[in-house]
Amino acid sequence: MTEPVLALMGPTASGKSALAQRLAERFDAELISVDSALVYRGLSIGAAKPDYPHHLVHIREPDDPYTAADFANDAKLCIDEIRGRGRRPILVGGSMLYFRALIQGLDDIPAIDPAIRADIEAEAQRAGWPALHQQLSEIDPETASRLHRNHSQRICRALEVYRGTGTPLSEWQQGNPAPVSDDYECIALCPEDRAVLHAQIASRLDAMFDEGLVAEVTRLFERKGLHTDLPAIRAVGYRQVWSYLEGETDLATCREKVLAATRQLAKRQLTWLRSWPDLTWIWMNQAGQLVRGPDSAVDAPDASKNGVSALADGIWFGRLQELMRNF
RNA sequence: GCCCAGGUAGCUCAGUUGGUAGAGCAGUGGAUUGAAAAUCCUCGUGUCGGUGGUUCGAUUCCGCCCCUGGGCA
Repeated sequence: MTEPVLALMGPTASGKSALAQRLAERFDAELISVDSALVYRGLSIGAAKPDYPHHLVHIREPDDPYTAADFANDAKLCIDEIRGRGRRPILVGGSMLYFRALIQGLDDIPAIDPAIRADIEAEAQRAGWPALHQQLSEIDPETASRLHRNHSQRICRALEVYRGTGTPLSEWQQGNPAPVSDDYECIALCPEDRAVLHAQIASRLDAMFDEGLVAEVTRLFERKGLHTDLPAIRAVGYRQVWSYLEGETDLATCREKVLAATRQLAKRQLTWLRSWPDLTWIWMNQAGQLVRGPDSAVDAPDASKNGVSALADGIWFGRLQELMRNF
């Protein structure tokens, strides 16, 4: 029987990376990034690339889209390889669909010819998404009833699966998702107070601009073949700075847009986490103390350090070791 | 000091020919099966700058005061 894989989750800027590094050092583990932006080469500053080595970072060119299914496959291979070396895998990141694809599995739907999606998008351009939603309700009423008439991407996906395979999406989804071969111990890290998270997001964004975020995006902007329909260029920070480089906003406005987009990302990540099954929360309260779950306080952190360092260095370890008794 | 234009939601502004007001953005909650840092849905009471007056009733009209721009001195 193998020990569970530790999955460290949390919204952006919650301090996951600092904790992950300490865990890796302390438990002789290797880290696997669960991050839909860090997979792309050229996305470093704006994607908060950690200094410590992670698997599945910078594995694709930005014009070569990566998917949740790619991630699930790659992550499984990584986990096996790491174990083959006699070490422990730890997953760290905030791309919650990637976690879901790996942990809960995906139905075994074949790859769809990208030309089909292009056709559907052209149709939507002419007729509007509500018309395509109507079309979907004729071939797959079950999926259509779950989707709002404006939900472009998911209407598109449902239609392309039907056109590409001849079978409605809802029927594919009645199959058994790919069997899950590992146990996972899921832990979420987050400041208890939203305002604290927002402050962490803001100060990290300042650091990103200081470190040269605009120059980094400029390098992508000047490359041939990249455009705003690519997932890499749609990532938070990259999309807004790209728009600035096109002359659509001034730098101050751009910065505010990145800030807002980052907060919105964190909010969506928290929505996933609130309903995540079997999740252990580790919160930092306003006094900088660590709290497991809603109430139970853990030991006070080292007062000479800020929350993240304290979390990585002392107390948090005691708690995590307990959580990871199986390690 | 004088003249003009403004002061309405956290921000930018609309509006009420007098019956106490609504958009965008921000924020919030939610959804989430190969784009997911994506995409989509929900939620809008705020001394309508202050104060006196006219009025059944003033955020709206009138007076005075304060503040912010701009102009003239």
